[in-house]
Amino acid sequence: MPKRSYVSPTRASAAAETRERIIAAGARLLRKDASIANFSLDVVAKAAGVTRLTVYNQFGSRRGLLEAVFDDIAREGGLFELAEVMTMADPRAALDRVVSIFCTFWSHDPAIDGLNQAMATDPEFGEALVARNERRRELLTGLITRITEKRAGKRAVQDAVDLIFVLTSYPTFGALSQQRSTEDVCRLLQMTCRDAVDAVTQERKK
Amino acid sequence: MPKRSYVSPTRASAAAETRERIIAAGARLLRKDASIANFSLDVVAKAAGVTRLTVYNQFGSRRGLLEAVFDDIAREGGLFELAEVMTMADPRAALDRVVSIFCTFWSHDPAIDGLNQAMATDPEFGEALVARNERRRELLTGLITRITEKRAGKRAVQDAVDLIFVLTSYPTFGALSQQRSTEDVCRLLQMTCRDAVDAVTQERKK
DNA sequence: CATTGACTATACAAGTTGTATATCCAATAT
DNA sequence: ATATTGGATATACAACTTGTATAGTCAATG
Repeated sequence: MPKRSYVSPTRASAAAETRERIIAAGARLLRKDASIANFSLDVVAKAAGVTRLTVYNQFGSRRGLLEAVFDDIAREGGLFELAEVMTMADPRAALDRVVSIFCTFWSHDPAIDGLNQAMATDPEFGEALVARNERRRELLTGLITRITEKRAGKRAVQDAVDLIFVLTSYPTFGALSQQRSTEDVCRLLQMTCRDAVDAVTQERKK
Repeated sequence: MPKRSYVSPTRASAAAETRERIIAAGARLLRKDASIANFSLDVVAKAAGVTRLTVYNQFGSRRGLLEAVFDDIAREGGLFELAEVMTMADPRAALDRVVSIFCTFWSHDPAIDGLNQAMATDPEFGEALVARNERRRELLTGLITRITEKRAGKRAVQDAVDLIFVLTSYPTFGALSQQRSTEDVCRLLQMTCRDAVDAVTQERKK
C-alpha cells in the first residue's frame, strides 16, 4: 500500500509499449516456428528485449501471454465484421458471409496455427479458446434458426449448426488450406455449408 | 560386442510383458486425464511398476512410447476392416462403411483424444500420426475416383476427397461427439459425405 | 527531494526429457 | 558348475521448463 500513489502518462505508455513489444515477439516466434513446442517465455522475452520477469509482470503467466497474443491477432482479424452480418436481411447470404469472414480470419496470421496447438499443451488456455469459439456456435444457431424457420426439427437444426461449426473451425480450414488458396477453401466451405442447410430444410429419408 | 550372445525365450517374453504393461499404463493415463499436459514418463513408469529408465530401454524416447501406445490402440480399433472395404462392389456403400469404421475407431478408446493432442507437443510424433492419416486420404481418393468415374473433373474429385478426409478426421468426430452418440455422429457424417460426393458428380453452378 | 512504478539481477523450487555409469540378478552357454 | 549376458535397477547429472521470491536500479512524479 503506497503512501502517495500516482498515475503517470509517461510510465503508462512506456509499459504499454513494452507490452505490445512482448506480444509482437510472441506472435513472431509462433509464426516462425509454426509450432508451439519451442515457445518458451525465455525466448519470447529475449526476442522482445526484456527480462522473463517482465513478461510475468505484464501477463502473469504463460497462459496469460498466449491469450494476449490471440486477442491481439483476433482484434485485427476482421471478426468485427460479424456484427454487420446480424443485420443482413437474407440469412443464407449471411451464412456465406460468416464462412468468408472466418476463412479470412484463420488465414490472416500464421501464428494462429501455433495458438491452436497451444490448446493441447495448456488446458486452461484451451478453455479460453473454446469459450471464444462458442460465440461462433451461438451466431450460427441464430442464423440456421432463421433460415429453417420451423421447417426443420430441433434435432435437424442442431445437426446443421454443429456441422457448420466444425466446417468453420480452424482445424478444418487448416487441413483444406494445405492444398488450395484461401479463396478456394472459402468457396468450397460455402458450398458445403449451404448443402448442410439444404439437407436439413428438405425433409429427407435417413 | 558380446563374446557369446544368446536368445532367451524366457527373457524375451518377460521383456515383452513389461513392454505391454508400460503401454497399458500409458493408455490408462491418457484415458484418465483426457489431456496430454500431465503425461510424463515418470508417472507412466511408476504406474507400470517400473523405472523411468526401463521406459527408455523399451521405447527410446517419449515419442517412441506415444507411437507404441497409438499403434497398440490402432491394432484393436477395427481398422483391419478397411481391407474388406476395397473389395466391395458398390463404392458408395463402401464410403458409408469407411465413415462407419472410422467413427468406431475414433470412439473406441478415449486415449485417442490425448494422442491427438500430443501431435502439438511433439512435432516428430505429429509427423508420425500425419503419415498414418494419409493412408485414409489415399483410400478415399480411390473410392471417390470409382464413384465419380470421370463424370467429375480432377479439381472436383480433389475437393470431395479433402472434404471427406476432414469429415472423417478425429477433430471432426471429437467435436460432433460432444452433443450426440457415436451412432448419431456416424449417421450425420455418412449423410454429409454422400452429399459431398453428389455435389461433385452433379455438375453445378458455383 | 523522497517516493513511486516499471524493470532488472539473481536466486530458488519443482518439474520435465534425455544421457551416463555402476550394480543386481536370473537365464543361458560352455 | 561357472562365467557371461540381457533386462532391469539405482543414482547421478545436464539442460530445459514454469513460477515465485528478494533485492536493486533509475527515471517520472508529488
